[in-house]
Amino acid sequence: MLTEELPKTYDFASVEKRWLDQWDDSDFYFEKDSKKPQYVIDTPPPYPTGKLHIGHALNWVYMDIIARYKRMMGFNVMFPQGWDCHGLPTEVKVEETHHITKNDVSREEFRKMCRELTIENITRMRQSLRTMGFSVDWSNEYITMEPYYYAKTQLSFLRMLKAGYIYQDEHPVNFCTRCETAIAFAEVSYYDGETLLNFFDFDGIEIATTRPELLAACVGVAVHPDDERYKSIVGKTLKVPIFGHKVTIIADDAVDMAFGSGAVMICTFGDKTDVFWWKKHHLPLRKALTTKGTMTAICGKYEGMPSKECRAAILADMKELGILKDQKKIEQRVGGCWRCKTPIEILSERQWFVKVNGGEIVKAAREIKWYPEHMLQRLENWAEQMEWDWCISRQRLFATPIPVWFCDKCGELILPDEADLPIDPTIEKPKHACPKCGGTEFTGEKDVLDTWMDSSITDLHVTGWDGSGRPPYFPAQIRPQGHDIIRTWAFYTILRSVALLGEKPWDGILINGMVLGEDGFKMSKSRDNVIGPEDVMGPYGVDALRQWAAAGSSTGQDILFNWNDVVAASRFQTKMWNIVRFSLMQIQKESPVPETDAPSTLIDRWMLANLSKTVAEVTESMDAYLFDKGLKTIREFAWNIMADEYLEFVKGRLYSEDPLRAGAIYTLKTTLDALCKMLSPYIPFFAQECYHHLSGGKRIIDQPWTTFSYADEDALRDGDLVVKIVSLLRKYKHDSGLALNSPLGNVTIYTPSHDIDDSGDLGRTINATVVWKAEEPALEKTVGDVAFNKGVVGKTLRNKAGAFMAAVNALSDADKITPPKSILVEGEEISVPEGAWTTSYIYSVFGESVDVIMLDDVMITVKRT
RNA sequence: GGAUUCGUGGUCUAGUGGUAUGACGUCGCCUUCACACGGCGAAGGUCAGGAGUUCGAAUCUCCUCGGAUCCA
Repeated sequence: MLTEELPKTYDFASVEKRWLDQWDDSDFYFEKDSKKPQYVIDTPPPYPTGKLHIGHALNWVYMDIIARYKRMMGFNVMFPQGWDCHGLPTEVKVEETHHITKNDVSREEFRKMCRELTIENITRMRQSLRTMGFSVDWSNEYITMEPYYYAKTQLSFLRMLKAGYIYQDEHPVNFCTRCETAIAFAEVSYYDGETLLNFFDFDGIEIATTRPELLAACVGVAVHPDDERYKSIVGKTLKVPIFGHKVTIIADDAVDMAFGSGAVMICTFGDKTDVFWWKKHHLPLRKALTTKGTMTAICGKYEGMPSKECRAAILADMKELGILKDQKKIEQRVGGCWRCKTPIEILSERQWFVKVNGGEIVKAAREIKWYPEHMLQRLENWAEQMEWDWCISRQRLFATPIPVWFCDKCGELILPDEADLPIDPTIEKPKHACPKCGGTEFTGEKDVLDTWMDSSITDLHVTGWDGSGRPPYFPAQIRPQGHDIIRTWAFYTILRSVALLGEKPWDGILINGMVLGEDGFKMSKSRDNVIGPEDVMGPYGVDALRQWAAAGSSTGQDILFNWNDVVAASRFQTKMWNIVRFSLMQIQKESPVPETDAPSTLIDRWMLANLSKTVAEVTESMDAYLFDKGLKTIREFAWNIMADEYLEFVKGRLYSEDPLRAGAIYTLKTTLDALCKMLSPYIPFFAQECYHHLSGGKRIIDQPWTTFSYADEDALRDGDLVVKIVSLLRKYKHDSGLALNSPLGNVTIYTPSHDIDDSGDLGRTINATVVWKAEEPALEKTVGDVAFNKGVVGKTLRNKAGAFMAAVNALSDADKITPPKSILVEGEEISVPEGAWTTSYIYSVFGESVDVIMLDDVMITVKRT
């Protein structure tokens, strides 16, 4: 115990800074050869944008609460920090800041620029995580763009390739024919344009199209199944004008009957819908465009023409044939290359795929414990409706290279030795000649891997996977993540863990909700509803932000950002601070602090029994990751039970020289000790500050979780009664226009069922002379209402419950007081279940000038002076 | 269009079969002795709407309406 008095107000800024400086990274290291049980967290590696948003804060608060709690519970905790580096936004940012396009510099140069930007961003975000005091294990930090990590990505690729999980195939991609590169959806920018909708005769059916140049690529005609105009011809074959190949009419309810003629031609590929129909109806592939945007050989006489020229030529030919019926100007949104505005084409290109075996993934997912449970359903639904495999190749630069070559002579796929990883096949060459044809010239794969290929092995990385069998710490204990990426990150991680190790990746998965703005919508710049962690931490501190995250909503629910909750959190800290301050002042007067574990006064016993219940409930909540429930239980206990009730009860004793003062001191000290420990995972700075003063300078992070346990049913029951009586007397004073602390005169409390001794606490609290009498008051007593215990009555009597209750109400007063063994209900003799009802009494007073307050069978009389 | 989820006093929120939780706000009273970022008291909800199951539904089932998120 430190003897200086606590400052009057809690200054979060100085406290948070002080303890941050005194915690060392090594305090949170995972111990490699520890005998403690392990608790490994498969942390989400954020994308290094340079800035932490409030969703990160929520996610990390959950993890930090778990990490701190598990350490106190004696686990060897690994709370690593990863960074998921590869991705398009970094490439775009580099192009912007250096005023280049990625083709202006060499592949190596460009990758280097991306690395540099990423390192800068990581440095900034790392600092934010440190400021927020997360107990991250920095000795287990990982960065996916570093060779030690992406070597593992490449190794996992090779292993899955060899195991038959990975294959190459053609697949439609967005393509810029000017830049001659595939681009991602994120790289497509949309703008409004105007184009001609051409109506022409397609073997007797009128078709409207904006892309007549793709006629050679036509693979079908689609109509709506409910369209009366076409119902009869679904399934028939049509001959494509000019080109002459045959296509089938299919029905699909995605067709817009009101657009054009209601019949649409499907080409490979005019737009995204074409790709959708092509896949859904298993249509053939006809490529009409080359990667340079000119027509292919299937276009016959149009071969070699740029598409624009071809469009004009085909329209002219249609006119000549007399099949072009009409042309209408329409507005459309055109997708273009974000860089050069060239309209994007959808081309089918060779891609790499991972086979998706939904059943295998669902089986593993079901062996994982999901918090909350219903989130498993999202993964199940996704896996079951999975129609195609996972495309893992990207035509970009800043990503993990696909580690293969092709033999120039025979086309054989050449793999590197695992020992040589990581490699960049565009720079390095195979060590051996082609095993098939002996060729010595090779071309490296230019495609790189989808970033999910990096991040779907975070679990393998942190558990120590290096390809040589089962990793030492596998499986991890928990995967914390948002529900928005169940279909990606969780799904892919399970897929990869099953493919590479044949087992589930983690024991449990904890899903957090999305943070929404105060208006209930997802935070976005355009809605102007964005709140950053720093906006909260500045005025209210880290601990208040943490309380908001922990208690803003129940685990897994989306959480609205809400200033009210932050303010409430901050007020709780103020209240808690004053509780500690007051208690310490009292404890300091008592020297030495009594060493007893047998409190004697009723209210002390009541307090400790409540503390014991609180500890049990909070521990249970922590184990089930119900952070909101745990924190609310603590707050409720500290504010209501401890401050409003217990402290008010013992103030009188504390200010006196009463020898029973020692019991209150012991109770206060015990309670504060447990409260600090329970609060420390939630608000570590605040808890540390309090514990520092309480313990004489110890660190809360070195303490085990509280195991305080004290059962005392009698004290709980009688203490609750005393609390209720105080409440009634306060109301009585209020209703009588008396101040709360004004003297009340003589109060007599009749408790017929048993004797209560409150050691004078009640009298001191309400400023009255209190006499307890374990007897019936000498007043007239009549039977009042019957209160049924519906849980008992309903369960036992089922559909006779209603009639039973009516029969009981009709009983004589004597029977209501002492229930008979059985009663007659609708002509049937029914035995009365134990505890079916309780009877209340009405007392009437004659002659005496006292006020009477009733509480069940307890009567309080007040004789004012 | 599909999937998931939610709809609880003015606002936000807990509650998954037994008389509706808490916070903020509102109204009234109360300041020597931890805290006015406080205490005490009060008002305010037919738990979106409808139907069903049940002795009993905010809670389970179905439908309708509305919002959100993810996917197409």
